[in-house]
Amino acid sequence: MKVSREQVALNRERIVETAARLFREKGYDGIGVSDLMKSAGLTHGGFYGHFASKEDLLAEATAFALRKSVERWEGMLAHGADTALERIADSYLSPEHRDKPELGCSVTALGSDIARLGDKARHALTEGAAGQVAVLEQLVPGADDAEKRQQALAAYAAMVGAIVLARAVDDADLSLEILAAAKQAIAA
Amino acid sequence: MKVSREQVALNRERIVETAARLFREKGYDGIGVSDLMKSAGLTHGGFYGHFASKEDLLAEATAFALRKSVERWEGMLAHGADTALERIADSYLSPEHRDKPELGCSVTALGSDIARLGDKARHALTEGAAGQVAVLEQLVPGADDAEKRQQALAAYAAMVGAIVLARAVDDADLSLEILAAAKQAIAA
DNA sequence: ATTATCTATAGATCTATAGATAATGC
DNA sequence: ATTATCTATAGATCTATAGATAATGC
Repeated sequence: MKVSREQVALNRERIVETAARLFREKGYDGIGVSDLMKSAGLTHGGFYGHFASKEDLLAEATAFALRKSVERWEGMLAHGADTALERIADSYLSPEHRDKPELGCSVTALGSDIARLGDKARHALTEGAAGQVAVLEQLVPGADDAEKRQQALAAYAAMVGAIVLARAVDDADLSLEILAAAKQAIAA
Repeated sequence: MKVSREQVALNRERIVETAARLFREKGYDGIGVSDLMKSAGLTHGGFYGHFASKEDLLAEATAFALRKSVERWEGMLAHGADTALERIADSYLSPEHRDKPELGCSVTALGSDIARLGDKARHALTEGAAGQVAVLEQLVPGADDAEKRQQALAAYAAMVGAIVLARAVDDADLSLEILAAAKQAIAA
């Protein structure tokens, strides 16, 4: 059952991508190694040839997912700096993002899980968050760099909190109201 | 081993209070019914005499914890409306709140867990969040009620997101920077 | 007599490991 | 010959239930 080195690399990537999706969707404890490997088209015994532990996979999956999020924001920045803040806020604070955690921001889907878990996952989240904030710093208003930094951090916190809240409340109107209020505060 | 009706009520309360603390500290999946009952000074077999399921206890514990949070904010409001917003933001966005999730806001500790769980816990969170926002509406600036409502929701989202982020990042300086930036944005 | 809590356990998970298998790559 | 993945399983959980026990409250 040995496969080519090329296939090994592809299998590893598929495990990471599958994990990035399933952890965000179901939470770290919501999906087991066995089901995760089945979703990636492999059996669970092979897992430990690729990763030392489930927590190590969480760290890689979080790094992968947040790298993609940062790249998306950088693409939006490159597409036109004058409207980028509004487009970023619009997509982040959309009902689509709220309803698809498996494709969304890892901070909102896994933030409180990762705060309790190992150093590797926390570090991956930190790098990702720093990357998102770096994009926002180039877009928010502010008299100087320090003010832009403060504005960017506050805007990021508001976006993260708005999605966490909009997902958790059971009132559809309130959920939309939260998204709209955060958008108004960031990109009026 | 039967106890008095009074004692039964006290035992139930102690289970709820213990759960409120332990769920916030360790997450819903981070503590089992057995260890939870042991912390409350009882054996795990007795649990199902008090609650139909672990998820039902989460709902009660979340309602309890958020009721206390809302009461604390209402107390701060009663103590003087002119400085209440600053005092609320100060305590919510403090390193103490960040470092003591077991005593802090349930939305930041359990928000993403509860978003994936049953209706009862989501409803308890919704009621609690609505209560917090109702206090903020009386304190934020705004030309009319609609603007105050929007400001209150945005401020609440920023506070929630700031605590989630400040707990998750592994960079102590960045963590403090996030708390300070959110505070600046809400109560400058 | 009733019932709150206890001990004990069923049945279903979970992470991680051991050893077998079979295809790659020297 | 090496090694990536497979099957099988160890050992430790977890939620929930069954039946025993012993103190309350009619």
